[in-house]
Amino acid sequence: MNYPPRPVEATPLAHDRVYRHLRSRIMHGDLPPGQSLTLRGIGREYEVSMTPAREAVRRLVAEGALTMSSSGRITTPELSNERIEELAALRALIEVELASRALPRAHMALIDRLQAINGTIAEAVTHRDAVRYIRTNLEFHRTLYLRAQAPAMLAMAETVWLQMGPTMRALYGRLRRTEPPQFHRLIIAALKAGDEPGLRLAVRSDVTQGLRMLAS
Amino acid sequence: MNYPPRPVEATPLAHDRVYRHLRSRIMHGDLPPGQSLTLRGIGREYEVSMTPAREAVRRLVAEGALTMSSSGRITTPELSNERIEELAALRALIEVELASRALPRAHMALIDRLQAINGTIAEAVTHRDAVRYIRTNLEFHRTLYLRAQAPAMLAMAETVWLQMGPTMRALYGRLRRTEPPQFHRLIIAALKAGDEPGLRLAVRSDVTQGLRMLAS
DNA sequence: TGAAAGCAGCTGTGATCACAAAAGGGCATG
DNA sequence: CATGCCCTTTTGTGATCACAGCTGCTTTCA
Repeated sequence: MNYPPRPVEATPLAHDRVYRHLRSRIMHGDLPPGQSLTLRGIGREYEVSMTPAREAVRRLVAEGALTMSSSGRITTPELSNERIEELAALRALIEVELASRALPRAHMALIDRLQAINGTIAEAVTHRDAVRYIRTNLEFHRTLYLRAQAPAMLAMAETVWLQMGPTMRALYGRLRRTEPPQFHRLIIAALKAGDEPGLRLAVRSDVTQGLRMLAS
Repeated sequence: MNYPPRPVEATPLAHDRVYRHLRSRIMHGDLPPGQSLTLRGIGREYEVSMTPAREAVRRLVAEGALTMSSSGRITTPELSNERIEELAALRALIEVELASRALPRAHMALIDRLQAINGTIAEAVTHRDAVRYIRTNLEFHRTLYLRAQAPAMLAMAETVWLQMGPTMRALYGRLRRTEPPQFHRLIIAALKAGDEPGLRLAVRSDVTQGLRMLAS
């Protein structure tokens, strides 16, 4: 479990560096579903031997970010619709709780930052940049949830994001959209008003909207 | 992420065998919080080299079942009270949802099995057997949640159990109790009656009761 | 033209080793 | 008697290697 906010960690350890970089790429949709990876390939890319590559992969497999076939082949996961629905339900459960816990601590400075991030998301949308869209969208959520002061819950939410990463890329790539996320504005409005039921509904709507895309 | 129900898996792979056995010991409270482990020690115990031991440990660390210090020393986690509260809240969130999804599929055969398991729990309580108590208690919950047909959610719940394993042992070991869990009977009653609100309340009460022990 | 057989390359697994850093214990000193 | 220092042992890390199994392509035969 990765408990963010991580300490400063002056660890130039090879396996950790590989792990972090791969994790970021997967979470943000850099890799499509079903993409295959090899230990030697990863080692070559990061200029390390197989050992740290193996440890990084093992860790990512444990978090559901990568899949290993019975013969040990490594690929990014291809999620079934049932699995996607389940992960979205988990997002709704956990993130609604995180938002609710963040609400009493959300001051104006946080709301300003959220609005700024929302602006960046709008840019990504107009540029049809899926990776940047996913990255800034998650940054929006993470920024809010960090205020909840619940690292174990945030870690769980991030694990779900990680599992959905490659699929999100495929989904958003297929999407024709020109407007920034409407529910983010509802989230910000509810935060300003201190409206907890409204916040819960807005977060739930936002994290499950991908499902509607999928169904259509 | 470990998606139970696992396939038959005829994998005698060393690292997997070590992982599974260690995982079971940790989840069921075989190890106290703060217990230190070494790769060479694990390798000796399971008659393997350091490599599979390292992979198993890496996987368990990723799931929060073990902690690594900055220098790489391996111990079972010692949870702060805030972390325990958070994990209990996660259990409540996820397990209430799992129970709710299992309710429409819970037939009499399942309820009979749950009652049988409850009998075993009562035995463990009278014998003051903490490990057996934890094991059968989790078996009760897992048996119910398997009916929810939501492997990703169940995996999340198990990850939380895993993180709480050593602490649960310490808590229940400190507990003076002679009666079987009252909330399990409420869960069974709600299942029989098809009473969803009652089931949600009973599950929430059951998974957060450890907190009241902690506070007292 | 088609499928099946065989082969060469590649992939993950696990063992072993060298190495640096940390831990623990024993000793000497204040 | 307590405290700080040093040395020995133990620890995790990463590289390398042998090996078995799988993949995928080429070749061959019907």
